[in-house]
Amino acid sequence: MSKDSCRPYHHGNLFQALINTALELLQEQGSWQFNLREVARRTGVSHAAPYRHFSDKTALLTELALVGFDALGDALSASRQPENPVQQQLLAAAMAYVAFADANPALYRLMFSADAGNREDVHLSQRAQNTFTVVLALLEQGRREGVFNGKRPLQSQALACWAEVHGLALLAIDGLLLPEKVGNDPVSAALSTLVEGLGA
Amino acid sequence: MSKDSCRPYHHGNLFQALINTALELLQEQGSWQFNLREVARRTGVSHAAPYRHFSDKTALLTELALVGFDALGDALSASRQPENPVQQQLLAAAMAYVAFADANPALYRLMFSADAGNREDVHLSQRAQNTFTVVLALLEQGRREGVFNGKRPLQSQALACWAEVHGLALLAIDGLLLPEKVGNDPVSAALSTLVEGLGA
DNA sequence: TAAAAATGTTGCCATGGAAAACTTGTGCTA
DNA sequence: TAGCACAAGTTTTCCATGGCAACATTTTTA
Repeated sequence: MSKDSCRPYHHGNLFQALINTALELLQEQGSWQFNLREVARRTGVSHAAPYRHFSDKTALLTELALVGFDALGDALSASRQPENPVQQQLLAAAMAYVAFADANPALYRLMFSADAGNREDVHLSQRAQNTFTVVLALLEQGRREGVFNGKRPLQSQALACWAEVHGLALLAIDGLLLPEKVGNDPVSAALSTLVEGLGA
Repeated sequence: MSKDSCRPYHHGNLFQALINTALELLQEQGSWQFNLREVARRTGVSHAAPYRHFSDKTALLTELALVGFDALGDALSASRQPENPVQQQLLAAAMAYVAFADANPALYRLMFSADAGNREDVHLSQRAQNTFTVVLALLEQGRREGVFNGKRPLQSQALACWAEVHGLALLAIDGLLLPEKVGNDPVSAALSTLVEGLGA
């Protein structure tokens, strides 16, 4: 380790540092139009340094998206309340999902964006599929308890839920949930409508 | 008008021609990462000509998005079948909606994308709001006929529908509706779940 | 029918992504 | 423990692309 007054030649953890800076920029600017040079500058390295860790900008964005899926997974886990009735659990998970998107709009958009390189890689990755798994589990539990019906295949119902929260999240991010159009608590109201369709 | 063997100096309808070319590129490349110079080249004009009609690239993208909303509106209108029961009409509209997105993935994504300049301008424009109106009208009709319940405010139910189709459309586009995960006709199955929640 | 407005063209610049060549630490091995 | 190989920075360079400016050609209108 050299004198700590001056930055060492080797950063030590540039990979992670770049990701953090990029996340900041993503949040600040509300989009991933920022340039790599700015990421480098803020991180305190030369504009070519990032290329030692990411083959190109897309690779960085892809990594951000994956980080986003991890964070979303964490948020969902954190919202679990196993002691509550299933409907309530489902609703809580959905609200947490939308809240995550609302708190990290650019990141959420990036996670499902075409620009993040090969979408399929991102989505199909295990890290991304977890969300769907959570819904499936809750629906199964609800069926076992006789609270949810079996009118449709489990997968279809899970998809209905996923699509609903995904749609709500995006509409919310895009500022399309105007109170005068959709009321004051549009998300929970819309979700309730769906959950009623699941009721036994 | 000069000799028709060679292109006239003035294009005649460059505005529209540029939009058409851009729509082609959008479809071909599956994204709006194409550059303006390519649009110009394909349209047969110089690389600066587009700036006479669009202040910048964003302006062109915004216009494309609006064209997209128009086309979506047309698709929905074309799917109307007033003679059928309301539930069926709602389902048909929803299927048409998702089908549109599926047939024009890049365009649909662009319509709701952050990159298309000021999203608010796009979404709040009359051309974009029509979609929501269609849903509202169907729900109202259903209520009048006593087929749909009034458990939730009309707007909330409309939102639930919109979010559902929007979510399904995007998941479909992103290739996330894998048959082995969500069955063979995931869209109609998911929609049915929702519509059951609306039933009186 | 000339001047003005519209619309295209060529040429230029600045930004930003990406590659190449070079430098500096780090850590292993003889 | 010298020395070498490799990892991780830096500088330099190139070039694609967005966008402006200055010029050219139609078209329109007073």
